[in-house]
Amino acid sequence: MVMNFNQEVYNLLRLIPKGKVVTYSQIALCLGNVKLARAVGNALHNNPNPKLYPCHRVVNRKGELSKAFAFGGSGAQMKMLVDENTQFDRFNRVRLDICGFDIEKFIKSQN
DNA sequence: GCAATGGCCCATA
DNA sequence: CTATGGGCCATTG
Repeated sequence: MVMNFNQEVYNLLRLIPKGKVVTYSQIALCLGNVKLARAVGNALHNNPNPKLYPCHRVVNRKGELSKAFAFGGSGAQMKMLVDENTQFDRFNRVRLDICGFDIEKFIKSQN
């Protein structure tokens, strides 16, 4: 069965450990190149199952949360991350140096 | 097939 | 720091 792009994105989301986050560009790189970042955002927008796929663990390259988080407003994403002990800096940006998950490296180590 | 959409990224000013 | 313009890509209507 050939998986479409969105499904590839969702599969990657399940690899992100609780308390960690990845960026759109990281996912994009895993699927080909950084230019896919926008398509990744679109995939998350169409996330059919937020319970199974932790779309809240995806932030932009600066660690900022999405403005129009689709499920419960922007506050919801922040709450979920806080509940997972995700670390933030004083500007409400995720501490990528602490909570960033090198998913590309992880995948390689799994091979 | 075309046009619009999007939770992006990058360089530049 | 903000603002803008350009680019790229998959999905959707």
